[in-house]
Amino acid sequence: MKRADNRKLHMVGLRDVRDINQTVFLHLIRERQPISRAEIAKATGLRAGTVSAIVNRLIREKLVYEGVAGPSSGGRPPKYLYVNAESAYVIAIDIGVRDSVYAVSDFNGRLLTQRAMLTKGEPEAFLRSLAGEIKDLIGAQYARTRFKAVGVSIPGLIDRDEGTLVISPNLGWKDIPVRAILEEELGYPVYVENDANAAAFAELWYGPLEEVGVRTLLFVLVVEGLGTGLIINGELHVGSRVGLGGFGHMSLDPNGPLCSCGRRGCWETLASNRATLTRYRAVTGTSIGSVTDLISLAQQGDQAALETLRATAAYLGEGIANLAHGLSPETIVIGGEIAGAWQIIGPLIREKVQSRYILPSRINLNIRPASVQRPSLFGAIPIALQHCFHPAQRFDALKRAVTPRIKLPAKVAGR
Amino acid sequence: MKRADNRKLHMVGLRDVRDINQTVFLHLIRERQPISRAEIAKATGLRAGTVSAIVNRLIREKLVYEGVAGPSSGGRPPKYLYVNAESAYVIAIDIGVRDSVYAVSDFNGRLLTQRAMLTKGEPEAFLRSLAGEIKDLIGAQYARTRFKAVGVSIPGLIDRDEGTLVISPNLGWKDIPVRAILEEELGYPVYVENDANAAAFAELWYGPLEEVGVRTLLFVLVVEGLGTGLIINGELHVGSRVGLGGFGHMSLDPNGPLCSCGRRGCWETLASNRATLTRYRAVTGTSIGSVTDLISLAQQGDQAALETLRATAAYLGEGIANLAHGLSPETIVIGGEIAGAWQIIGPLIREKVQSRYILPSRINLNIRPASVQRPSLFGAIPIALQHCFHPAQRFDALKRAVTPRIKLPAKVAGR
DNA sequence: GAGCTTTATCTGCAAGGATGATAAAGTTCG
DNA sequence: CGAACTTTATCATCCTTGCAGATAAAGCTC
Repeated sequence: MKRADNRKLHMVGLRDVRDINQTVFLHLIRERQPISRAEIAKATGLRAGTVSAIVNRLIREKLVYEGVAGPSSGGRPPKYLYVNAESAYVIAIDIGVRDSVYAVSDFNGRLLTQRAMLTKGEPEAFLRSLAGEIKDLIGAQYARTRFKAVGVSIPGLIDRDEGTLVISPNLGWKDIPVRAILEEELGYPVYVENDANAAAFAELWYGPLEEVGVRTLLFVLVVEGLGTGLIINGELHVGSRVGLGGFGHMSLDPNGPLCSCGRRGCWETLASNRATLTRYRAVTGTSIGSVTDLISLAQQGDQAALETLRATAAYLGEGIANLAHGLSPETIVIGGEIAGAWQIIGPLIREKVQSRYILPSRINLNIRPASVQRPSLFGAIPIALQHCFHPAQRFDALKRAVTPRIKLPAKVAGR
Repeated sequence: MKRADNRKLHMVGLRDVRDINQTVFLHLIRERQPISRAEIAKATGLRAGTVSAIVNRLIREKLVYEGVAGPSSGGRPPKYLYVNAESAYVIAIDIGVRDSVYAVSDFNGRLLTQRAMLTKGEPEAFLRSLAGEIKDLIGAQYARTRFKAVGVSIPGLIDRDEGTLVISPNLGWKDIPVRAILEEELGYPVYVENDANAAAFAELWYGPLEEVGVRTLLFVLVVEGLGTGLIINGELHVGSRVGLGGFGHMSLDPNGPLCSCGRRGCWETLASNRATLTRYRAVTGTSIGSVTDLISLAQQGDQAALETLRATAAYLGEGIANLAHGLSPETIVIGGEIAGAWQIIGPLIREKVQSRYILPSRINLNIRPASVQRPSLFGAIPIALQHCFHPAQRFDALKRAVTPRIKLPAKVAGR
């Protein structure tokens, strides 16, 4: 059925050149605004005339506007360019096990409004009430605003093409047509993504400037469960259409605790918030509400709390060591409440990873806590925004077209 | 030091359009030769005139030639096009722990000559004697041939930029400037790659035609050690410059056997050929030379051998289950001698993976043995050939240029 | 204020693919 | 046999892209 002959190849044309360069410009301007045409020319290597042409096209399309003139550096002063933040707005939704957050972001990816509500009730009813709140917010504050898209991040297995949540053990949801529901309610295109993936995306867009060149990043999101998001070559790794569960169910110990997936010793059963709190309760006999509370206790000198966090850090380190060696990312980011205890867990995680690495000296692995407070929410913004730009998809088409294939001769020469 | 301002952006121009389309054509012709201009037009969606222009350019550059006219399908008969196999030759070298193989391949990626020699002696001396044999072969059979590149696949950690083998525990080599040595001896550009990565590449290029659309593939190479190669989006995942060790040192059991890396229960200590043979010896008290021999024994009804293979299959399945869930590749390929026992190990591996997967029904995961006998050798061919085509690199440049970045506001709104 | 630098624009050019007409070489069928 | 139709490949023309070099605008320096 999947015949080679039926595959449509996507070729490249002048329009692609224009679109790609235009998008590069847009991102460049957004990244370094304010910026002058001359600076763009220097950064891109394009001729000044070409730069003007492209910039003026962007201005004509109202994606960019010309601000005041900047200070002269010994010659004609530059005219500063800015991304027109009002040219596109998106809605970001982060559905968590306890609470869900929705937010409005402008074209610059900046959060304008952010509100939370408890996650409760039947999935569909909850989503509709969430949409209702969003519609209220829009009516009250953004009546004249045109939204381009909605980005949703959810803990669980996502069918990206359909925009449905296939299953989420932690939410207790199954087969929820998230996109269908929200598109019906809101009337904007909805893009659904796994929370850890969104979080990884957030680091890519909002992460520290020193990491501008980073192309490969692993995000470890520690919440009720434990998820991982993987950025490879500056792109979210999504694997096959359905199925990217992340490394939460990587088994680290065949004799470990039983996991909801039926196996033993999954990473999630050892290092998630639930595992951490359970472990604390097992040791002390007292229940505690959240990992944030546990961190407070540890910082106040509670030895049991401290040891519990240290144990979690060790398990995190174990799993990260496996992945660090296997994927060799440039950066590993840990997010979730536990990242608030970085002074405690950071060194332990690093130590674990270093002890496993064969060549710690030559490998430049950066391990750090997340740079935003709720990465899965911040990630939902680029999830929505990226769909305002087509070229990413076009790149994919190009790459697909170039994968070669060699027919093997009937007999293979033995050795 | 890594300032954003210093990053040179790579823009797109007319030349890129031409190069990319030309390369797409070349691959298309190679994949489906013989093919007519009209068929190319249908496959690409380009106009007949455009197709002619590009094809004639390729013919002028001697990369393609026009063969005899094909059979008419009711009108003017097509002129068949073929890739000029003689337009480029490459040398492939696969350095193994026991033996090493070198081969000559034409531009179609077809093996023309293949020879083996034992891997022994000091690394540098061995590489020079290997180069000497290759030079002899060239002198005898390919005196008039122009080679474009040399691809080398080695088990171990590679510094791709330098072309050096950083370390190979299994070979017992360390800090060997493979590229420098071979380029000095042979005079052609040398590209060095990890053996499992090369093997993954081999599946991408030589794999079954049904998998033409496959973009994500995991190769598990079981030799003395155990390595993994990962293809993501049709591209080899190489991670940071130095460091991709693969998942061989993923720990599956904190109480497992001690590994050379200092940890316990690494996948390699459980499922590699060495582990398998050690396990057989531990059970039976008798030593055996190779896994191939072990498979023969099992097929002859030796219960101990059969059980040994089954145990290895279970461990392979364990590791693969971890990775399948975390990376969600479309295809997982297992290579090495043990793949010869696919009837025995295949079902067991599948079972292990299925039992771990939360949703086996909806996930379309293809697990199969390697489609070539020595995948690391076959992989060395595309390693060399791919450098004859620039666009892959250019795509990378494009993507890098488009990665956006948002400056965070000073204060992040709490929730 | 002359000369220089920096910034932005303008005008013509080369090269890519798109388009539609045309030629070439068969098949089909009355 | 030959007119009509198909399939395949080419040609001349057009639009768009980025490129190049000249030119204009606006400030600094001495």
